[in-house]
Amino acid sequence: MSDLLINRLNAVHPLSDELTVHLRDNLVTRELLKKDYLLKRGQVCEYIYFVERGLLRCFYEKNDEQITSWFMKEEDVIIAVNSFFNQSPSEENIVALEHTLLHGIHFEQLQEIYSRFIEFNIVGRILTTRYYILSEERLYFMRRERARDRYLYLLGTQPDLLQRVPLKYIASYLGINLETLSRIRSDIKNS
Amino acid sequence: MSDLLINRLNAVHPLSDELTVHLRDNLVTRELLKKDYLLKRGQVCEYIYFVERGLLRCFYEKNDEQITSWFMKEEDVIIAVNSFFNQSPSEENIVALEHTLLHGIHFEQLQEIYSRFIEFNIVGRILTTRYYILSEERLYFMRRERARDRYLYLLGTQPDLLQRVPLKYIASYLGINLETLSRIRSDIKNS
DNA sequence: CAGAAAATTTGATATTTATCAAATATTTAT
DNA sequence: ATAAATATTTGATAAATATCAAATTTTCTG
Repeated sequence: MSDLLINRLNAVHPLSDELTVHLRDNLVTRELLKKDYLLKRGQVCEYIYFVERGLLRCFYEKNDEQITSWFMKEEDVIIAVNSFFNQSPSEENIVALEHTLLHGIHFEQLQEIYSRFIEFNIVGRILTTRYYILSEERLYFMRRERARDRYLYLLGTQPDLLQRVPLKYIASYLGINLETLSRIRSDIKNS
Repeated sequence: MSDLLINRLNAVHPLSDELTVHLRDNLVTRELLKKDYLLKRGQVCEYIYFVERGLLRCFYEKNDEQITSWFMKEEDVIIAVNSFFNQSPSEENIVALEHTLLHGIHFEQLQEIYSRFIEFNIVGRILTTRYYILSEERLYFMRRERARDRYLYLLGTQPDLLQRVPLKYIASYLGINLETLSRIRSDIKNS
């Protein structure tokens, strides 16, 4: 059932049989319908999830508007970064944009695994590094590029998102206005 | 000599004596004068450094201008993220803004340490997590806030940088124009 | 210290992007 | 299939920020 996750972890660094069994025993599975919330602002992000299938959106609220900080889809690991690692109330909300299937593990369980199966720290380190690199890369594009180029970058790296996500969320993810994004798109079409 | 670094690592997770000795044996020390380069675009970032004292700037080039991506000072760990982790040519340059003293370890050595001293993966995981959180936090402010608020955030979180770094680098770090930053500062003064 | 270089500020103007308002198109639910 | 809700586009205008030019201040170097 959680084979995909176990496979992916194994590909990072081989897991012992004991650890594999332990993981399976401690995973919880959650299913979300479109518009269901996985996490609401103010709650502590207690679980780290792996997306087996589906798509979620992470967003903050600023005044009245929602600012999308992340999309998470199949094979992504998802957390509200600050809230999970510090076990503090989240500024972020996480909501399903599609019918979604998740496998998760509780923060405390994860800490226990890290101390009981030292080698799992290898996996943790490598996965964290990967997400760190991605975060830096996005930071780079946010700083370096104009709205149009940020859009083109997303189009180049995650074209499927543009099919699956309403433009208003794409716009706030890119840090631009819905109308501006719409104009950028029509500009690109006519060129 | 590298006591500060060893202390800081110990505070993350206690190091065995054997590992401590091994680390000391494999650390290299580098001293940079102001304007000396630690890394130039195209080179592979082969070392991960700890800043014992001093200040460095990490920047990209875009057309003719330099875009500052990061400042690193005392007690920071520094790398060109993508280049180091993937051992690929760097897009980034790293240059000293002040007289700087560094302790570093080679990528291969670090990998060897990770495999020989499994528990060091705990340290690696935790430190990577910390930098990941910081990266996400900066991303959040880059997306969420206007130029003025990004400046105020920096002023709030790293006031010393504003004393130590020329405004043009601060401006490009914040993703705004030097002149605009100057105006923001004078606005703030008169309010 | 003097001159040169670098850093910062200021002004005029252009460009980019946001905001407000509304029309049109698409999707969803009954 | 139809009405309602949601998403997208378009237009007019405003606000934020960038660009170009130059003056002023500060820092560095011989």
